[in-house]
Order: sequence, then structure tokens, then C-alpha cells
Amino acid sequence: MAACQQAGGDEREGVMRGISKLAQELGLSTGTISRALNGKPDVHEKTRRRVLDAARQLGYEPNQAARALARGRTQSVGFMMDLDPQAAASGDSFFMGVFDGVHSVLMEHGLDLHVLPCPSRQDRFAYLDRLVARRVVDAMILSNTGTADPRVGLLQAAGIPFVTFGRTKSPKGFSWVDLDFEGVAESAVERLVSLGHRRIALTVPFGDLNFGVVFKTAYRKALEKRGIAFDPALVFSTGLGDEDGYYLVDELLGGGPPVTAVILIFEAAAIGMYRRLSELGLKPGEDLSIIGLRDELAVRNLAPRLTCFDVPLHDIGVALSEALLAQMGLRSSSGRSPFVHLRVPLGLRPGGSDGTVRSVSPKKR
Amino acid sequence: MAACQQAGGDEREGVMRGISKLAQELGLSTGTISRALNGKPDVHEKTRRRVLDAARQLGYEPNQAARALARGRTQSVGFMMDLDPQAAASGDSFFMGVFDGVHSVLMEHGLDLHVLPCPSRQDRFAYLDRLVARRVVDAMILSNTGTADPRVGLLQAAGIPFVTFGRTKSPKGFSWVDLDFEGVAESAVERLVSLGHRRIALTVPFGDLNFGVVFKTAYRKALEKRGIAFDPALVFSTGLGDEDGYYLVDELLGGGPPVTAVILIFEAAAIGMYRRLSELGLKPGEDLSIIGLRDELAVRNLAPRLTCFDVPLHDIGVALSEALLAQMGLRSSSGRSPFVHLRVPLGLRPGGSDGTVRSVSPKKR
DNA sequence: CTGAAAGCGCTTACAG
DNA sequence: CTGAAAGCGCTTACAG
Repeated sequence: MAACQQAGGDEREGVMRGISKLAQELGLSTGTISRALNGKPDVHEKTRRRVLDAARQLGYEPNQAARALARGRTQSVGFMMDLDPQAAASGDSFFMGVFDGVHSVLMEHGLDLHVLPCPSRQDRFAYLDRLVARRVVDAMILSNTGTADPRVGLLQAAGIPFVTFGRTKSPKGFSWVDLDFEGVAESAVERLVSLGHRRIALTVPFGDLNFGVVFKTAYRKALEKRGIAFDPALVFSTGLGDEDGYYLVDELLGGGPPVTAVILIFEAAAIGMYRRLSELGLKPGEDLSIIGLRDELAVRNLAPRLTCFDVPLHDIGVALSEALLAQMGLRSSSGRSPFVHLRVPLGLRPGGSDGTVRSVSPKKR
Repeated sequence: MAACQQAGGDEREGVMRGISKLAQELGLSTGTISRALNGKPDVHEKTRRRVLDAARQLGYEPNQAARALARGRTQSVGFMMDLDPQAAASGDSFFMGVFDGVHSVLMEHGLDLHVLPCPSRQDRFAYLDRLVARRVVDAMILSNTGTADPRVGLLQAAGIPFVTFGRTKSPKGFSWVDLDFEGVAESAVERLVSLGHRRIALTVPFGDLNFGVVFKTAYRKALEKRGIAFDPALVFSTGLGDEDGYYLVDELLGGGPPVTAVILIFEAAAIGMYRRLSELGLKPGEDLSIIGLRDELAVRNLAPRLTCFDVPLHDIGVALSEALLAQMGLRSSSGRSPFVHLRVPLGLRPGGSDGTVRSVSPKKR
């Protein structure tokens, strides 16, 4: 039956791919197909319907690479996430909720979200540089911003729309969304001072993360506003783990005039603190007041319950993508400035881990 | 000097982009540039060096879309992750470690990793279908496999190399890596039985996740092997939250002959269980023995320490990408079968949450 | 060893 | 309203 040469429509079908197959099938040019599919106005309604029907039936979707090349944009947004091994180990689900929020907004604009995980052993700048040079995405969301984050300049120079989740030292000239560390510091200090505390410690992250600086500055301002001198000796760096809190307790209580309260940047430390306090026969909320940052599963079973803050992850994601859309020119920026600078307020969730001050007499170890 | 037509190097530079700019700069054809950059053998070593130097200096990276279109592959791998709001809320950092492992292997083969988060409100099949049809990535890693997961058939039909993190009901014809739930069930049951327990409950996830079925089957087998009849009334479905454990306690103790031990699929439930037991004046490890699945931060501060298992996230990532490389033909499959079926063993971490059985007389509520 | 040319699968002015 | 054609920025047989 079959001739030795491939001939006729059937055999050819296998050869044509993508839009040209559709075109052949419908007896239309690829240009018309493209216009119909992309909702261009100058297509006969009947033609458009035929095209749409056929496309659905054949499961046709335009090839991403071809479309991106022709259009000069990929229609996708990258979210760069650090694969910090410490973060990975510490039950940090911070981003899942954010992604969901980002996605919900991007979808409406036909944009895809690609999470681009930067391996722990790789340089963040180099990783981003390569992505940008290759034009893998049209726009970027950066997280974990450093105090002076060179990635910002890279993206600016490349002319890629972007928004950061977190400020940098000089937060002008680009859009960012960040947690309202100022508000957190203010309400935590306010709460502790009103409970009678004067020696209030603070923990900040190791390394060059900008929010450590922001948090410290806000804490200092909140203290001084209430006539309490800032004491640099009361600022401690910690990691994300619970064990950081364990050792912190001795540092807090071991020195000169003991600290009576502490505000934690990484709430997981509270877990270790409770443990160590218990060993010392001391009680959180009585002998040492503790306020954590984020209410998350890992600290939710502490007794007494940890006083901390609600972080609206989904809302943060929404805010990030809306700021980004404005940068991409897909949404009119609401204000006079083209840049969004948004500090997301966190609501305090009072627990029992902070209380009125009382004289502590820790056992010297 | 300049004719009315654009002429000379300078004016043109702005116009030419990418490889042709490089070609012009060096006085070579784009073909030669391409071959030099891609390490093809038939390029003069001196030429190659010139090209490589110029590329580095100009920060040239081939445009991703153009390259993908020309080559017919994107050189990137997708990792589909569900943005389950429940998972997001429950501190699930499970994937970060896995990503890092995946990345470490893919890098060596010049492959990029794109995490493709499927929004909670979107259908997983449709989401994947679109990605595949658009040829966004060359290969896929799927997670959270359902009992009968239609995504497997989709990928098979499309001829896209893939591997799943998790089995399905019929785990033939494709590669998967999964936790060794059989080993977990066996060693948990073994441990509990040797402590004298006979009424051992099990929790499984809600919904159609395959590992629930696998876990239950393995549990049943482990029991029967020891002459203990399987009792379906002792299998409970729970979610990922700590509160699931809270209510579970009453279910376990409230019925007929009380359960003396439970094996948890989601260890966070232990948090709620400890809380509820404490309210009832009962003690984990004494009045009720508990074994959790994964050792994670959220359960690490329980006292007594929860008996559970170590999950080697990074190794899992490595295994996934190696299985995938074999599918992609980038690595010879070691065995006779082209498919990898790997159950990753988990090491037991003994804690104090399980102990010898003793008669429990819970207060009736 | 290098260049000229075709082609990857789309989109988009440009004619008609 | 539709088609023919050029072009997006690469890669890769094919000549030479």
C-alpha cells in the first residue's frame, strides 16, 4: 500500500511540527494562526474560532524557545532563592507561601514563574549574571538581599526589571518589599519596656544580610526614644538553628548586669533557649522574656507560648509581583515614583514568653 | 568618512547583538564562534582562545531562547513542586535540601534547574501539560506522586525523560526514587513489638498520595510477620499540622481497647500529641509510645525526644538527578533495566518517645 | 580549519 | 482579513 517514497498528507504530518502543522491542517498560513492564537484584532472571528478549536484539539501550545526568540521576551519571571544549607536544615518554609502569592498575580498577566535555586556552593552574583546574560527570564525577584548587594547593580545595568524581597543599604532606584522590621522592633521594645525591662538584648543574623542592620537600627531607635541607651554589647549574632539559642542563654545571663529580655531575629533560637533555661531552673516569661520574629510551626508548641509576629507570606508574594509588574510596565505605578518601597507590617501575637521584669539570679556556671 | 549608509565598525556595534557582534568584533563567522564556544574539535586552538577571551571580556553568553530553538533542547530540567498551602504553612523545608542535591549533579552536565511551582489553586495535570507542550524544559522531576498519577502517562506519551520522587500504584516503566517506607515501617514495628506493644496505630496522609498506601501496606506486613493481625480501625488519616496530633490522641485512647503505640507519617503531629497527652496527665514514651517519620526542627525540641528517622535530603536529590541523567542518555544506566527504582533507606534515631508497654488507663473524657 | 547558508518555530510589519 | 517574507540569535551539516 505504502509507496517507497513518503508522500501524501498523512506521512507528512509527522514532519511538520508546531504551528506549521496546524497551519497545514487548517489550510491557513502560520501568520494567521499566530495572530488568531495571540488574540490580534485583525482576524476573522470564524477563522479565529477554527484555529482555537483545532489548537485545543491537537493540544497545540507554541514552542517556548521559538516564541521567546521571536518576541524578544520569555514571558516568564525568575525568583532567585538561595539554597543555604542552614536554611534548608532549619525547616524554613518561608518561601512556599510567597511563591503562591507571586504566582497568583503573575498568572493573570500570562507570566510564568520559574524558581531559580542558587546552589549553596555557587556564587550568587555569578549565578545571576549568567541567567541575565542568557536572557532566561524577563524579570527577576531577588531575596536575601545583602547590605550592599551587587546583584542590584547587575540587574540595573542589564536593564532587567526586578524587585527585591528585602532592602539594601541604599534602597533607592529600585523596588523592594520587605518585612517591617522597624514596626517589629518598635512594638517588641514597647511591649518589653512597658513590662519594666531596661536591659533588652537583640539578636541579628550572621553575615551580610541587610535586615540585620535594619533591625538593629530600628531597635536602637526604639530604645533611645524611651530613654534607654543603646548598648552594643547587647546585640548578638545567631544562626537559624535552635542550638544558637541554647548557647545564647548563657551569654545573656552570664555577663555583667543580666539581660532581662531578648528580641530574636530567628525565632527557632527560642527552642534552644527554652531548653537551656529549663536546665538552669529558669522560666521563659518569668526569668527571661523572649520575643520571636515569625510565628512558625517549629516554635508553636513551646510552653509558654512564644510571643512573636504573624508574617503574611501570601500577601508578600502578591506585593512583590505587583511591584514587579509595575517595573515591567504591565501595571501603572500608583504613585509618582516608579518604585515601590513597601514594608509589610507584621501583627504581634502575644504569648507567655514575656512578662514583667523581675530580678534574676542565674546560677553562675 | 562615513557613507550615507551605515558603515564602519562603530555605528554597527550597537545594532549587532549576541554572537554576531562577537563575530564582527573578531572578524570571524558566527559559525566559527559557535563551534569555538561549544568546544567542537575542528577549531584552531589559537582561534578558540581568541574567541573564549573575547567572550569572557564582553560577558557574552548565548541567548537561551535562540540556542534552545536551534538545538531542539533547552539544557534545563524542571522540578515540579506543589504549592500546597498546608505544606507551606507547616514549615516544610523538605525540598530545599533535595534541590541542592539535584543541582550539584546537574551542574556537572551543564544542565540548569528550574523549580516550577504549581500554584495551590491550579490543576497539576494541566500545569504540567502546558509546560510539556511548550517544551519549557528537557526533562522533569515530579514530586508528591499520587496513587494513580496521570502525570506519569503524560510524560511518557510526550517522550520527555523524567523521574518521580515517589512511587505510584504501578511503578513500572519509569524511574523513581522514594523513601524506604517499607524499611521505616519494619523497623518501627520491630522496635515497638519488641517493647511489648501489640496495639500499634498508624497515621497516613489524607488524599491520594501514594506513599500513604505504601506505608500502610508495609506496616501491615510488618505486623503480620510478627503474628499481629492488621486492624483497619488503627489506621488514621492526618494532615501535616501539629493540631492533627492533638485530636489524634483522643481517637487513639478514647475507643475500645486502647492503642499503646503509634507510628506517624507526619511527625509534626507529635507536637500536638505531646500537648494533649500533657493535658491528660499522660506521658509520651510511658503512656503512649510515638515514633515519627522525619527528624526535623519542628520536633527536635520535644521532651522526651521523638524517636524518628533521618532523611538524607541531599542524597535524595543526587539520586534523583542521576536517575534522570540516565533517562536523558547522559549517563549509562548501571543495570540491565533502563529504569532506576530506588528506595532510600532512613536511619532510625532513637529517642525517648517510645518505651515498654504498660497498661494505660486514660481518663475518659 | 573556516565561511556561507539553511533551519530551529515562532511573530510581525508589510502588501494586497 | 490573509499570505508571503523577513527576522529573532543561535547551531550545524556542507563546501571549500
